[in-house]
Amino acid sequence: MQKKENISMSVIRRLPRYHRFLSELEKNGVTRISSKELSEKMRLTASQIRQDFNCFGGFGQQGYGYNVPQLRVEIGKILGLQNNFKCVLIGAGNLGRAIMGHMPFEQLGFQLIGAFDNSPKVIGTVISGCKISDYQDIRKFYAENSPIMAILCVPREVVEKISDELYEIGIRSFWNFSHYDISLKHPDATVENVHMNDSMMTLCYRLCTLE
Amino acid sequence: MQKKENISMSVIRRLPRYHRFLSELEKNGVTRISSKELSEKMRLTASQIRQDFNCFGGFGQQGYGYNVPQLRVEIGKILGLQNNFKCVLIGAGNLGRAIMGHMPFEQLGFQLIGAFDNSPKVIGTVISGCKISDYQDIRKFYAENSPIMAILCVPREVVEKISDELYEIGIRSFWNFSHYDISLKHPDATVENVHMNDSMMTLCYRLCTLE
DNA sequence: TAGATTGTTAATCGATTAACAATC
DNA sequence: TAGATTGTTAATCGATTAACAATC
Repeated sequence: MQKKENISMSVIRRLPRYHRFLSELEKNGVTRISSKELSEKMRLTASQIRQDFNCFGGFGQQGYGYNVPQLRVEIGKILGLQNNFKCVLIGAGNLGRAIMGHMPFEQLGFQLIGAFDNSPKVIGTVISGCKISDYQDIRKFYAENSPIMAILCVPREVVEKISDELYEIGIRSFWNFSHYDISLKHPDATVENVHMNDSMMTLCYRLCTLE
Repeated sequence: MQKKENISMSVIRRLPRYHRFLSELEKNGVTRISSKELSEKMRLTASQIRQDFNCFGGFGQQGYGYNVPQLRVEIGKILGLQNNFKCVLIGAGNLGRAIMGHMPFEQLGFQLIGAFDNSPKVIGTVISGCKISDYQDIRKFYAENSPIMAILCVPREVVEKISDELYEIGIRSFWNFSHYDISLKHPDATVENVHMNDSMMTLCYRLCTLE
């Protein structure tokens, strides 16, 4: 029943996947699961699952297993999904629009409060209920609304310039989709990269070694 | 100078990032770098960098360091970037179009040979030089062109059905952008997931723990 | 109670770091 | 040659797995 002080990043990185699997189970009406069953579904060891869940206090019951909805909520709490971090999206091209349309911000602890682009063609249009503003007005917007995170959906060529500007304005957290590391120039920023190119290289390696 | 037989996945997962940094250095005209310099840029230890590079044979020179273009090429070879794996893209919505337009397939060891959708509005249109075909014709296309990988840019609601169909046709590798694990039903498939929701949860956790 | 399954400690395994001899 | 930096072995650290007592 004792909670660990510092949960290691190895464990944290597994939590979203647990959350996803538990949501799936809950949707299918499963209310109870043992570490053994879950380990088979997720291809982990039952030992690891018990170790992981025990990092944040025991939620199981000997002889019974874990309560699915309760466990899902607890993992959500650890991840901070009850938060409502204000964020803005920069770049309303295809990628930006895909994210605006399909990302369930509220379920993930965020709230999208603005989207920006520099093309007169898209400024003023509304995408998935969110109006696209002129990127030139970002400074004023920040002053009035203080978003804490920026989702960068801009091309590699401009991401350096834009992240510098946003950093200068005061934003310290980025969700970055470009093939560039913002932390290179801003080591203290909290950056979560979705490096699709890197992901595709890894896939290429795996296909090669399928012999 | 001896090559390791089995390179561990911990090392492999770092290779794309090395490749990216070396490409950047090369673009800036840097031809030579020591493990120490690179370690400072990448925030790794020099020891780890030397260990990693030595997995696939020594490419450095004592007292000098590493040759940047040569090292980049060697890492590319390990990753198999000289390949030309044929792939198809399913779902020409915003996400699919972003990938068609910006992913440098050839540099990453792939070749996009077809894109498919089921909406009459997009079938027949050309996006970034690639014609969108009717998803109903995928079976015929596979028989004629045998792509080995499918990029799935379809919503969560249909990804299960579509991946089942593609698996049944003969495709065994997937680059998956939906919030679902194809390996659940097809354990032998090679699946590389880009779980954006998971990534955003991790970001949320990190923002929470910034105290 | 007996069976099942957790929580937790101990053992193992693998990955990272440190150290230094080899050598350019 | 002297200085620098690799390649490689040994030491450390952390994460995973195994085992089992606690207990529902």
